[in-house]
Amino acid sequence: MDTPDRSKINNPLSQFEDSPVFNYISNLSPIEPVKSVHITQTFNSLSFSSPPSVFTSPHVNCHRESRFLRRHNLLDASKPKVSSEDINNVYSCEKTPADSTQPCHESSEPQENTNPNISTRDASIEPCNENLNISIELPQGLKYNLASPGYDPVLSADEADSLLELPGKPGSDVAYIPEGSEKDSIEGEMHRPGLCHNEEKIEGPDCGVDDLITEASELLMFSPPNVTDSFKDINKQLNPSTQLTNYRTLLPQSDINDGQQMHSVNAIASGSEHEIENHSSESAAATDTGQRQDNHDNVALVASNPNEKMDDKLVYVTHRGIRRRCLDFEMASVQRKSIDGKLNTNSSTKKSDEMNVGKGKQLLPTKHSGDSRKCVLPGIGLHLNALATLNDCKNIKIEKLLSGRQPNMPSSSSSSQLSASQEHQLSLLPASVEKDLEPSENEVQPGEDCTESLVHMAGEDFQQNSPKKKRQVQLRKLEPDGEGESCKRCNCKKSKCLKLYCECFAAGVYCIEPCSCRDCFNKPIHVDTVLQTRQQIESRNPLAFAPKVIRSSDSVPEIGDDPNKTPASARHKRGCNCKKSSCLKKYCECYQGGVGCSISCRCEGCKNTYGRKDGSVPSGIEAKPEEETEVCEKGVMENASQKIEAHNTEDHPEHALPTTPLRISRSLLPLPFSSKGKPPRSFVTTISSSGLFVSQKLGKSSAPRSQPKFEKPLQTVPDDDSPVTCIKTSSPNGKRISSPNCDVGSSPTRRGGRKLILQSIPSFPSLTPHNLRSD
DNA sequence: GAGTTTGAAACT
DNA sequence: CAGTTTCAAACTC
Repeated sequence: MDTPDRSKINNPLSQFEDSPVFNYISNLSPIEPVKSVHITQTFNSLSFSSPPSVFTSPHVNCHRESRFLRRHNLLDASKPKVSSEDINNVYSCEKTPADSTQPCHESSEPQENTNPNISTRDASIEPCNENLNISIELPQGLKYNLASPGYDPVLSADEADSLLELPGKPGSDVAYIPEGSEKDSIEGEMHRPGLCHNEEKIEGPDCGVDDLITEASELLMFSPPNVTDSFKDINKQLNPSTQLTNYRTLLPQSDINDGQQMHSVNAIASGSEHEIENHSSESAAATDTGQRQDNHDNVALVASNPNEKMDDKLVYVTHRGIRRRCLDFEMASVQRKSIDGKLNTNSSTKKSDEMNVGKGKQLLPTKHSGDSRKCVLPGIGLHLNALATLNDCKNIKIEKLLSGRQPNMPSSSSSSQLSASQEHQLSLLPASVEKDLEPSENEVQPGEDCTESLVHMAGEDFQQNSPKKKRQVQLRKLEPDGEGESCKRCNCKKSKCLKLYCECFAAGVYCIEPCSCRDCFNKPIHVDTVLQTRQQIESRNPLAFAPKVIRSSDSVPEIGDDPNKTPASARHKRGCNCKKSSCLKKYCECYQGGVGCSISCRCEGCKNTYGRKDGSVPSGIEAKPEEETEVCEKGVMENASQKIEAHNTEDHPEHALPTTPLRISRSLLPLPFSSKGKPPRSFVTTISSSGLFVSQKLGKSSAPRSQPKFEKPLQTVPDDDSPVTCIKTSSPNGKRISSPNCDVGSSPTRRGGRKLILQSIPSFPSLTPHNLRSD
């Protein structure tokens, strides 16, 4: 699909070299040397951190952390080994290798330049939030350029433009960015980790810019056809040092197209966990070659769909965790499934989904985004429940996995020895391992779920090796909320762990040793069976695997809800039906999920301490000054949010799903936001999910107005000001929703705008270089 | 650890 | 949609 583009790209590249851009690069090179050592690191970190943040702007923190983790690992291993020098050697840029960065420029000069320029501009102009916006926009353009074959040339033009503009700016700025981008692209995330940690945390705004840059750099890396060769070499060099060795090694070894390799690398670096998992899962069945092919396919997919790429990145940030979890199940199921109609949602979101799914799966193969998308949709987030809150953890885990599976692996037994299937499991493992290694970061709470789920996914073998099991168990115990569900272990005796009775199955995770189930079929070995069963269940109830509890933040943070707000704002998807427990015991799913009962509940004698069905707030938890807010919530929330939820859950259960990984991924756009800022996150997620699901579920429900509205807004959403929130507003709660998001502050509004932009991404294609050229 | 209670999931 | 059965978690002892 995309291959032709690459060829085109190559030409453009050559042109670029000749073009002013090239000159510009040459100019940059001198600058870099000055900053090279010290600056590069910082910038790199910034750049690295920023890219994710950009997409996830709202989530910035989380994403940053995740990347940070990832990169951090990478840094340790990769950086030292793969120095800029190596890169230079590999790339042997046409121009003087004054700095490592330069080489990169040569390979991907135009792109990088553009990125830096843009990023720098934006960064200088606008703080973090703005950076995010900028980053979003730019990245898209870059992505498109990269992704779309035709675009590349255009990109070059754009780049040239940007370069031209840049010149005016101080070389220092440019130099910074380029370096970071280069390193990102070349060394990949290696450098980021270390640098990012400090800088990211310290400098929020910069991060945004950096993110943009990094993304752009990534794109650039992909795009440059010439680079691929050098890249291969680089990969080889890096392999030893980098944790990504598996993928990288595969890439270099494989004769795959350069462009593809680049993508694969980027994906890896960026944390295309899906790919890994998918590969692992697939690899289990197929040989190494098969894996390679898969990788290629994935890459091809990415390349083919520029939009997707963008989505992917976004998705990565936000959804990584989810994807991974879902990987096994979803991957297979999704691919097999064909829920086209569902995907009608924004192309961007679809793309992202596709990317996630597609990458992971060979099934989807390069073919198209369309298919892959479809595939994605079908899969309902297995771990959605946990995911909503776990997003952060996910990110972290994912990043970790991506960045340093192997590095982390040490704790786990030799991963290299493991079979393909095992490898994919291992991929999962790292996350868990990481936790062990870095408990502080992940923290038991949300992250645990992810890890556990991941562990489950990883499979029995893995768990056995890791001591995590015990830990997981403990963690599960610790986790009171439904979020911990994914981590739970089952004790099924008759259901074979293939029914929702099984917590593991319901959570979308494989049973693991800790489970005391009998005749368990919920294991990697029985993937087919599991997938089929899942499909059946989903066919009956699309929301079956969706999170049961919708967190307030998820559902309707808008109101002013503080993130701290008690669960009252959250609601159970379908509501409970308790009769004897008075909703005061874990028998009650609402109570278990730490949320108050809602209108949708049919419970009797409800005494839910988190919030009663009638809206009254029990003394305990929620009774606070905020209670009013809650009361309001209950009053209003119930009316509005609950209605929304109810609609989502009941009418459009899918909407309720927001947390579901797939959905999220689908909604891609929102994810970024959702990732970190809780309020935005939940909000976003809900929206996105709703939108996504709406498409899925359209057939079923009367499709409440809200849903369609959401979708439309998302898709059509213009841009800046019409933030996602606005979209959401369409929902019954609309006002609140809109206001909160918008109100959230400049950042939120911007975010919303950004989000919208992202969502609107589909339009980006138009933005592609061509447009620029025309200009 | 065994038994009971409970309510969701599954079935009709 | 409602009623019943099945199931496994939550709970109690």
